Amino acid sequence: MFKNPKYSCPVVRWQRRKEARPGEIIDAALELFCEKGFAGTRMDDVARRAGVTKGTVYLYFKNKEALFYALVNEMVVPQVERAENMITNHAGSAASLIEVLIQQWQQNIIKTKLSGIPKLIISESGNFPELAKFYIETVIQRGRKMMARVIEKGIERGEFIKCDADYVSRVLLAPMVFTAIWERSLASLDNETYDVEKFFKIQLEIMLHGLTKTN
Amino acid sequence: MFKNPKYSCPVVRWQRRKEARPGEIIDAALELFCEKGFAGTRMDDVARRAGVTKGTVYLYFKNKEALFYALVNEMVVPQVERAENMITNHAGSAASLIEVLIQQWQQNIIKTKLSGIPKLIISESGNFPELAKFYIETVIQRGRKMMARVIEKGIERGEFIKCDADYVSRVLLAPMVFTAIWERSLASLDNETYDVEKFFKIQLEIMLHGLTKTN
Amino acid sequence: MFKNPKYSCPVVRWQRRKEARPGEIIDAALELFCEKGFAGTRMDDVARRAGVTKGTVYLYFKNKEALFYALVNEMVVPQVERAENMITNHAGSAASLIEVLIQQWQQNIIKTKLSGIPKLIISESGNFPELAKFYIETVIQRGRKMMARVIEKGIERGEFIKCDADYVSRVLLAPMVFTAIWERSLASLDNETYDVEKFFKIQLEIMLHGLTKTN
Amino acid sequence: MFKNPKYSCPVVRWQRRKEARPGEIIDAALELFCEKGFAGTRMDDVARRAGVTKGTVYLYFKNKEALFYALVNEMVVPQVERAENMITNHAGSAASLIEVLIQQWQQNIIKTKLSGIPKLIISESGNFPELAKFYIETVIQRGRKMMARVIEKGIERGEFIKCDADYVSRVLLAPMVFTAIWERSLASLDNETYDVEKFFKIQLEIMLHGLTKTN
DNA sequence: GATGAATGAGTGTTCATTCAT
DNA sequence: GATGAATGAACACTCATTCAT
Repeated sequence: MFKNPKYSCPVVRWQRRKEARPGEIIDAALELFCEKGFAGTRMDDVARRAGVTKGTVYLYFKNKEALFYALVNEMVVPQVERAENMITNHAGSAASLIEVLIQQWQQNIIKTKLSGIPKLIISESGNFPELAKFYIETVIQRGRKMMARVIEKGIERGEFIKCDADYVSRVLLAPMVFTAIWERSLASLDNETYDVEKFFKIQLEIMLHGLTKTN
Repeated sequence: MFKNPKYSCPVVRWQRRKEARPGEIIDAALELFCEKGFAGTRMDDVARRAGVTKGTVYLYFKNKEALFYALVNEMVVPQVERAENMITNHAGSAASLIEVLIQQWQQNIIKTKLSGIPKLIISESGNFPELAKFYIETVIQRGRKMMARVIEKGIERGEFIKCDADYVSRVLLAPMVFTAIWERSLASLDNETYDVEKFFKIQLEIMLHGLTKTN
Repeated sequence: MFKNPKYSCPVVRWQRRKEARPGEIIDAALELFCEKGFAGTRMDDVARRAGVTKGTVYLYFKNKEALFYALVNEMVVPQVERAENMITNHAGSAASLIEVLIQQWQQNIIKTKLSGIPKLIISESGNFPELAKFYIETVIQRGRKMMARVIEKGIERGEFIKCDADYVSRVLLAPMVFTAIWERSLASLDNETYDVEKFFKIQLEIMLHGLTKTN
Repeated sequence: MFKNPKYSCPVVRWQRRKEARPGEIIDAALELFCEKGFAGTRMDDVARRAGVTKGTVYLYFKNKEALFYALVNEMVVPQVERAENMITNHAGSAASLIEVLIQQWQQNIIKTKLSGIPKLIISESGNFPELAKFYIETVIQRGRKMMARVIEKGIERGEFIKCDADYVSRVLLAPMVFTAIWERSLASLDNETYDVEKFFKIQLEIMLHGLTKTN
């Protein structure tokens, strides 16, 4: 039944979507690279997940490596800028700013597919050192500087004890980044219950308590 | 590779074979898998770095996957046991025990090739979920429990404030594991100076200060 | 491509289409096929050199093969007819006719893009035997016959020694065709100076001297 | 019948023939490149004709291009040297030397698979100009010089009329090279009978007659 | 008619694995 | 036990061809 040719190929074979394609392909690539690694991901898979065929991917990206680079560029730069704006515009205590930063990290990174980026960069750093360097300079060092400035502000304002702002920022950021990595790798395989929000709440308490002057 | 789910948990996970050879091959594989990823590492490279030829690797390991499983098993189990012994035998404050644990972590994991394991497991978790589960149960959950017991002991002894020992252990462990991953991935590419010992010293100060009762 | 024998002699060999476009496309194809070979030439390149887009080429030619067939047909037939007319209308000695033929060959073949055809046919004879046969029958055999008739005329008129006109025509034609091939392949890569006109002048001298009766 | 496992896989699946392989592969490649062109030849075909699988070809040659280069090198250099030796050692008239050279050309080039080389180089000159240059310098220019020396010797000895030895050598060589190309391309498709030996006999007669002093 | 986005079959190359030596 | 030549399945990438616009 339904052999009527009109219905045997019901919709169009494909559609022209020049504008939307690159973004869809990048999304697919991020998911797959993060899941299976760069080498373990087949271009065919990227294409299929993006709803196109292999050839189409090559219309928009010169090769697999270029796709990887484009992905990191596209995904990473806007986030850094958003975070920097937030810090500049914040009025209030350093402690409250740290709290907001952690909340935003949960909201905009951990809960979105962006959390795949740190895991991906780390996993592929050995094969793509140049890209990793780009990420370090564009994201990590700038992130560290942002956090360090917040710490320094807290020290100046008398909120925090005197300390090495750079290292303290590293101590603050480590669990944040680690959580992103964890969520994209082992979280779903761990049978012990665990709540990200609670984790960050407790991290915040301990760290702020640890940094706060006890007079 | 590894699309077929039945390969993610092979029947015979690993086998120990004769004398020294397997150890040398495993060492070579750990380094290379960690550097280039599982898929990105060629059996030829493993063999060459181990000082044998490709065929020899197959004398000791059924295939690439078995080599990976053997590697994780071989490397991971002894460490967990050593750590558990240490905790059981420790006499002293909880704070001092945490300090010792962090020192040992630096000494025996971060500074050795063992620090490659966490990065490797995380990177390959998508392709080897069964192995990742094994690691979670054998290492991570047990590690978390150890650390939680120390926290609880500190609470009982009146050293620490009342808190959720499980989540606090996670907050304590996150920077430790993150550092292992960092050292095996981006550390060598980051031009900003950074001293691991100082990092752990400051982490310890903040965390212990954050956990300690202020009377 | 072209493994299946049924494609070596397609049903519809070529079709003429509208106005100027096909000519421009054929010109572009001749240059590129001759330069890079049939398989090495991309339809995209043909289109671009003809100043159109890829789709347009397919408006005028069913496929790449049809373009090749059309090209040979279009380029080859008029030349043969022109040469035959010239011979029929020539009044004078056989020697002078040979001289004119060589001059015309230089003028109308060697110096124009038509010299690409022999190289192209020879290069692709393995992949397009049917087309090669068409060329042999339409051009080569007729060319040989023309030249043989001239030789015979020379023998009859007492200009030339008795000889096998067919083979002598081959000996006369070989350097002519070779020169066309040479100019379209290695000439531009050879750093030794060389003048085509002088080559033909000397060829003519030797050959005519070799054919002329010494009384 | 014959389901006895002993007989189901009667001989060895493959044999180690490290020494013989490269030569066999080069032979297969020469035939196929010459027949179908470089781009039109599949590595799979080369392998099959050489009696191995594709992977084996890559054990001995880095890639398709390297195979092409190796082929030309291997095939071409020994021939040039042999020809030069012959000329140096020849005692006798220039005419007889030319006769011997043409005979050798028939014997060692035209009748063997070596005759494929000129056609191949010419066909691929557009895609491999560097290789073509190598061939021009190593084979063609040296060949031309050899022939020119013979002509000069003939002039000195009073056998030949005064002439430009370089151009005359070109006129002599053109039909020889053309015949090699012809035999490897259109000869088998031409239904007109034709005998290579007779062609060269007549070429020799005409040319020598054309060059010889008539006193 | 003309375009160029999209397709998908085809090919060069790699590499885990096998097995004759 | 050890080797490394040989295999063959897998995958990145290309390009002739189609067809929605």
